[in-house]
Amino acid sequence: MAKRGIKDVAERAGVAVGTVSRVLNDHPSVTAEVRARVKAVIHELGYRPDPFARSMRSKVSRLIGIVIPDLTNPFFAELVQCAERAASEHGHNVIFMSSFDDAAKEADRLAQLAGRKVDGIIIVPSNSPHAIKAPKGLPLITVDRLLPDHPGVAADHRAGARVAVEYLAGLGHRRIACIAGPSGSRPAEDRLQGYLDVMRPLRDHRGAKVEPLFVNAAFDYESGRAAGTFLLARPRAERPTAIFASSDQQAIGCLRAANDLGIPLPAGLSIVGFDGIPLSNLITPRLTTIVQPMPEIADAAISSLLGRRKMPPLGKPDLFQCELAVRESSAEPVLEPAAINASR
Amino acid sequence: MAKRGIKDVAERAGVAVGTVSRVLNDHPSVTAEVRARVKAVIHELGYRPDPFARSMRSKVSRLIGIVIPDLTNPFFAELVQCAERAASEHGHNVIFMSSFDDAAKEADRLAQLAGRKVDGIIIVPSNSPHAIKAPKGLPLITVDRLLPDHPGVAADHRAGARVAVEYLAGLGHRRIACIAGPSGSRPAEDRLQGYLDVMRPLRDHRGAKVEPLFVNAAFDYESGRAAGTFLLARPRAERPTAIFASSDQQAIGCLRAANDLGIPLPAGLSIVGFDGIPLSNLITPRLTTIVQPMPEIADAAISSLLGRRKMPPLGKPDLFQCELAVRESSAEPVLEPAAINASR
DNA sequence: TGTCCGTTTGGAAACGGTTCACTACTATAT
DNA sequence: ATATAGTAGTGAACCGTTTCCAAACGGACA
Repeated sequence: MAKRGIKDVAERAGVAVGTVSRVLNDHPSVTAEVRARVKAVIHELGYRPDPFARSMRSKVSRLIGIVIPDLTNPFFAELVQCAERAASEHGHNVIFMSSFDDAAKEADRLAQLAGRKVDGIIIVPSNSPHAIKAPKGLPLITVDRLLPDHPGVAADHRAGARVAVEYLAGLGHRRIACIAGPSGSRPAEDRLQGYLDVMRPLRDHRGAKVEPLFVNAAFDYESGRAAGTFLLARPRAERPTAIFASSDQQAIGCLRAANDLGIPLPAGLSIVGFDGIPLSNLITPRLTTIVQPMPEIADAAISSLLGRRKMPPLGKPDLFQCELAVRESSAEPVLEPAAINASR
Repeated sequence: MAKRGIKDVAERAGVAVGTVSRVLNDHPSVTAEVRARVKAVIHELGYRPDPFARSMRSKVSRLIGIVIPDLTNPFFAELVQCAERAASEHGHNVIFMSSFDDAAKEADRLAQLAGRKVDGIIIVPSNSPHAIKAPKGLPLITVDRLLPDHPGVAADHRAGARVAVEYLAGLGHRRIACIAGPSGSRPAEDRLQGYLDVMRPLRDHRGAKVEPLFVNAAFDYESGRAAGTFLLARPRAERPTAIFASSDQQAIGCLRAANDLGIPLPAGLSIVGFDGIPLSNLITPRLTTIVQPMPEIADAAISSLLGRRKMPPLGKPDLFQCELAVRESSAEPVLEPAAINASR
């Protein structure tokens, strides 16, 4: 039961090592009969090819590198989890690295991955403005935070935002505010555009234009709370009846703000988030949100890297449609436009 | 600028490949002069040794495997992030895998890691009762969820729980309830024991024993909310004035329950959580909690695996002390024991 | 001066696979 | 029947290191 090598298998099966190698790699020119015999021996001996020896010659590592800014962000955590699952399904393993949103660390990680000769790299770029230095010759794909000069895959943030706001408008809301993401962030800008797309043509019950109202805030919980407090701190008649937040964390913070102001949900205020992180379905009230198809996004990224799907061109990233999950944080406004009219 | 190998370096430096290898590995028997010359050439050529060729011969991969049940659990996400940082500081990279809390998947992942010839494995075992099949000869260490027949490193849950409950008792609380973790979970049992350790000798202002009160619940948010609702649904005079939750997620859920019942925090109820996840410091009120020294825990796990720290013996795991972070969710009870007495 | 010993270096084997040029054999076309 | 093409399988070279053994060298000691 010593260490078994390919030549033990070859010997036991009565074939040459080259043949065993071809069986291992599903090379076509092996008789079904021989293939079966070899496989039997492999199984019998519990033989496992040494990945290092294998990679050394073939230049294929079956390793994917993934670099994200911060794993404590639940959205990225979900991404990593999905990517690992997808890679696993394609027979690959994942080397995980965190860049801590620091450009220097990011560059270092990238260099390490290149040195490891991974088959591809998935990266959520750090927020610093610099262009990432991709080791050339190595497939690299950006996810979520798209970069102009690299292929990327992401949710269609703009369309997703439209769905959210259309839903709120369809419910009868007209004073719909938006907690936008940090300016400068591509996903944030896209979501804001989606919001504006819907708001611009919108008319109230008297046919008057409605004013878009948005405030920029970081994607996190606390910023969402602050933004929510700001938006809701106005007389009831002017106060938004619905808020579209650019992230679930913001939405949850905003929800908290509403709570603190004594605004009942969803009667007094509807809130819709974005991302679909697990927590969004655990809080009370359960958050209506736009869920990003993370498994599909991750799978597309992996498939592209492995050449099993065409790599998206530089200008046009691979976009995935989001889905609206209607839950408990949204409802029709208590005072419908008609009612408001009547009460004058 | 073609691919550079060790022999290009050797040639350019006028030495044998073996010598270059020795320089690379800091082998002592190389003259300072030769070493310097070789290093200069290495730098000049931008040479990077191929990790595969290196690993094949030396049997050292500089790779650490980490297997956790579920990355969407923020506690595990933090663990992974810390472990990656620690591994990185030791010149290692991390292969991340998720077991989805499934014993079969877990076994498969472990086998894959063994096949990859990682230098060590960090695992948070799935909750299934089975013993994990560790590839023998491969250093493996369990974290958080300790297993009897494997070395482990974790926070001292019992002592941490004691600190939390002592803190509440010191504040003057006597009706202190506990949301225990799921029975069967080692960390949960330990935390409950810590709670009981403090409660048993506790006496109220009249010198009477106080009754421990606890309810088992899963570690997640929703379970915490349910448990909180249960504990708080009793007449004010009997209602706990403080609750020690076994996880931050439970605590946050419980906080929500208190909110729904109109109990003001921290005036009407003090809540202390456990874990110190990032979210605990973002919510309102900021959660008083027991923070696990995750960086230290992760570093200990990595160091043990790499033999740079003695591996903890099977029976006695490596325990780390937690720290109490006093924040906004806890305060003295409004009616102190003396006051209650006086008002009779 | 010669011997012995320790240190530094050179050269080649080894690691465990993949790949490639080539042979042996079969089936098909001429 | 013979040339031809195609397929299965062989065996050795090769990938880029580490490691081992022996050789070269230099100093200490007799």
